[in-house]
Amino acid sequence: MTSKWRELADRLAKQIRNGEYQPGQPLPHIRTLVEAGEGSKSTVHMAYKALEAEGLVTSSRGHGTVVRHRTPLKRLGIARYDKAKWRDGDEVAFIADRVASGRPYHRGEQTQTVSRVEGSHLVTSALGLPDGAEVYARARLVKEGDQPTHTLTSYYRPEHVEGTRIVDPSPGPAGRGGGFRVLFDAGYEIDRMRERIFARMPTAEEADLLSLPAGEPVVELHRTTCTADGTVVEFAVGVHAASRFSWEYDFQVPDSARDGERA
Amino acid sequence: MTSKWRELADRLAKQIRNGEYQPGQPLPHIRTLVEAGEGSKSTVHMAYKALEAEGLVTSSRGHGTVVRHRTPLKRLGIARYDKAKWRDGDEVAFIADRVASGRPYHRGEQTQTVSRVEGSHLVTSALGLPDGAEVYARARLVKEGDQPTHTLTSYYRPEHVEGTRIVDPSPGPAGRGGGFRVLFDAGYEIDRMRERIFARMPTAEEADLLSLPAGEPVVELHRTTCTADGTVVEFAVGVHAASRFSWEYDFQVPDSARDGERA
DNA sequence: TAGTGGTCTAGACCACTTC
DNA sequence: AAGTGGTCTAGACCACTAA
Repeated sequence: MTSKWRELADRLAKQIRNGEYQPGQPLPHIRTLVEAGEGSKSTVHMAYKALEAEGLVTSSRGHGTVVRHRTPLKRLGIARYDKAKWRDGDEVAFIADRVASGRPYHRGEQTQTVSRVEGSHLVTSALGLPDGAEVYARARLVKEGDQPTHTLTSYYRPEHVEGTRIVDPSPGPAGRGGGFRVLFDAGYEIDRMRERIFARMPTAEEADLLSLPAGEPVVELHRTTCTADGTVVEFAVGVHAASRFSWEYDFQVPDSARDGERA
Repeated sequence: MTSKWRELADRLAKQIRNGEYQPGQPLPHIRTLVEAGEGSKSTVHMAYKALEAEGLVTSSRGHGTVVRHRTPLKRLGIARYDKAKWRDGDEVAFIADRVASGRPYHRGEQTQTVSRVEGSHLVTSALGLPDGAEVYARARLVKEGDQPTHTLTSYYRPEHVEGTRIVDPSPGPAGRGGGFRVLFDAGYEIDRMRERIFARMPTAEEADLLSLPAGEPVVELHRTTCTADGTVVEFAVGVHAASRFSWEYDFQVPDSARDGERA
């Protein structure tokens, strides 16, 4: 026997997926369904909480419960790191990205704070430093319009960035060309990257910071960037609202019998 | 003013993150906290549901509520597709993966059903077929021990696989060497792949099939595989329990000014 | 002010597990 | 049988939004 609220939730979920309730459209009010005999207020409420946790609707006091819009996922490919963008032009990677997707750029869509902190184990080991070493942390909160979409925090070895614009970033987001340009000007041209990604539920703080609706996971991205000689010059951690992004990677099928020991 | 159950949940979450409640250890019983004055049974229950939705604990009737184990994420890199594994040896990709990570392989850890179906738009467009065309679908449910970890469904153009072992798979998972080997033997050597990944909450059916605890997201993987001449020979969709996997990609920073038009 | 969802209570009862 | 979490009710009250 499946519970009363689960049955109601499944029925409504089916109707949402069918298109009987369109995105943006309100679901029946809780009290309406109570009068319709779907159960007590708490029971119907439980069904609505479940739909919220499944990412199908959002409820808000005073308003009601509406079907969530499914914004198309923004595709993130490695082309967003194109050297031509930040080396030859003035663009910052994320702005170039914005331009490419036809969305407007507004000042204030990215906040940034730079600080010198003791690195966590994750950070120091990625940068090849001993535990407890100090690093520079450049933390950004990126928004689209007034909706936050993700955080991105870059960590640098102090000797790589001391005296550069990264440490004292007056003119906007890390200045002309962004962080990779600054490293480039300091003699560190980035050459290879490794991205590691996984998903989880947000902490309560992250849900607050990114104003995530209940039932929205986050994708955590760990990016390690190094120069041609293998020096790691940046390690970055991103926390992305899962409903906004997808990641795309193209690669050759490896063949260790032919490539030798490359993997 | 933050609600009573939220305060309780936050307090418990903090204690879990602190390590005051270790993985596998039980939280206080609901009725205990009721007697301790944390509120009514429903109130405490709400706090526990929240912790469950945040992926921190699992509750079960008859037992109690215990802190979830955080199994280390299995790292999936492109080396798992190494041609040497399936072309020269007898291994199936996922088994080789298992061996590499030191986990035992048992028969029955993968179920498989093959059928000829009308492809969804996603599938047909990936395979370069007209809408509504028929394709072969090879659906696997992969387990580790008795816990399902992910589903993976491969779609093929009928003319590529008709008459091969894929269509009539008697000896285990697609036979010696797996699907790529069968394609190889049929004259289609895979050469390039594109993977696209994103996260979302599972549907109720997926949560059931993968026996996901409440508050566990899934990662959906779309894999397009083609031969050297660009023919798409496989399109696969995977649904992975998010707490079990991470994906890793290495790549060269692109430079359109030097590479010409490659992205 | 009227209407929305959200919180909270007290208590009955159910489903499941362990002993 | 005893103890666990889960469901459900009826109703009071709160927080927020809109007209």
